[in-house]
Formats: sequence, C-alpha cells, structure tokens
Amino acid sequence: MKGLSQDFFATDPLECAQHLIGTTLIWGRCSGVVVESEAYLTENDEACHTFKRASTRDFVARNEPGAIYIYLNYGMHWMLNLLVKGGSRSGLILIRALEPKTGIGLMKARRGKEILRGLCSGPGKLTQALDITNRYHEMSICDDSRCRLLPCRTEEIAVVADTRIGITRSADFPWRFTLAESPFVSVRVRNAKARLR
DNA sequence: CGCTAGATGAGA
DNA sequence: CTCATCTAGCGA
Repeated sequence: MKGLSQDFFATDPLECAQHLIGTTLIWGRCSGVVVESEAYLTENDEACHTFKRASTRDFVARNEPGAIYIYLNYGMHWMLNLLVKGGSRSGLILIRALEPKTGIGLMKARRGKEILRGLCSGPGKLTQALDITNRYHEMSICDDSRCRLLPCRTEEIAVVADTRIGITRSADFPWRFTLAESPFVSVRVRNAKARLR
C-alpha cells in the first residue's frame, strides 16, 4: 500500500503532528499505529534542537518535508523525528509511542520484554523495538521504501493535546498529542488542554 | 503503587 | 556542561 507523500509534511507542524495520530508506521517487518506525537517548532521554541544547534538548522534547511531526523538522547536512546516544512512555519515531530500491530514477536525479542503495552510506549522504546538507529538519519519516510507511513483508516479519531514530556524550556506549550484513551501511550495525560478532531 | 539514581554518548 | 529516556531498586 502506498505511503504518505511529502504533501502530508508540507503543512503546519502542529496540524501535522495531530494528523499523524492514527496513521500506521511500517518499519521493515514491524508496524504500529501512531498514538503519541510531539511537535517542536524551528522558531521561538527553546525545546527544539534548532534553538541551540546549528547542525539541526542546517538539516532543516537542506532537507525536504518528510525527512527523518534521528539523534541519540541520554547516550543510549535513539529518537525518531520527521521534518515538517513548506507552510508558514517549520518544525520537527517526535514520534513517541505506537500501538504494536505486526512483527510483535520481533519487537519482544529486541526489547527483551513480553508485555505488549510496554513494547513501544515511549520514544526510546519504540526505536529499540523497531531497530531504528541513526543509519536512517536524513532518509525520507515518503519514498515508499520498507519504512513508510500509511494513512489513518478512519475519520472519527479523538486526539487530546497537552504539554510535552521531559523538557524544561518552553515547557508550557500544549504540543503533545495522544490518541484519547489509548493504553499504549508513554505517560498518562495529566492536564488536557484541548480535544481535537 | 510512587519516587529516585544512574547508565552513557554526542553536540556546543 | 546539557539532554525530547528507561529501568531497577527502594520504601510505603
């Protein structure tokens, strides 16, 4: 099945991050539904890497919408992000949690865990479960390779917005989006700011 | 349950 | 020095 094209990532980052909820991430033999995302804006957002890192600003400048941005956090966790640009603002979207769908045995083996709910319930967990490392950095999610995103199947999806997890600067923006009531998210919604879609 | 410490590497 | 994390281990 054909994956999402660059158009999907050529909108506003906040809009795009919401619309990623409910899409299916295919990564080789494994796949899962995106149930949690966070938006980071390349301007006026101190939590975004572009705020302090020239190399990230260069990445945004030279890549197209849908480019994969991966970095190592805390020395051991790879973070999967997607580039959004082409509208009036650009940004990066962190994929934070998936509801596992296929390749579950493989995910369990890579994670060394058996509990389904905990396989991809966090940005570091999901990259471990899917074997995502920086060798995918700067590739595209839109070229219909073994790594792609399938559109959301249904129109009726409840998405909740609240504040982003684990940051200290620009911490009050409600730019974390989760699938309402999903047991597969990383951290329970604490103070919902809005109900969307 | 909840809370905390510590592992570990890249960028600035 | 900081950092968009995770887990084991501890105490209640």
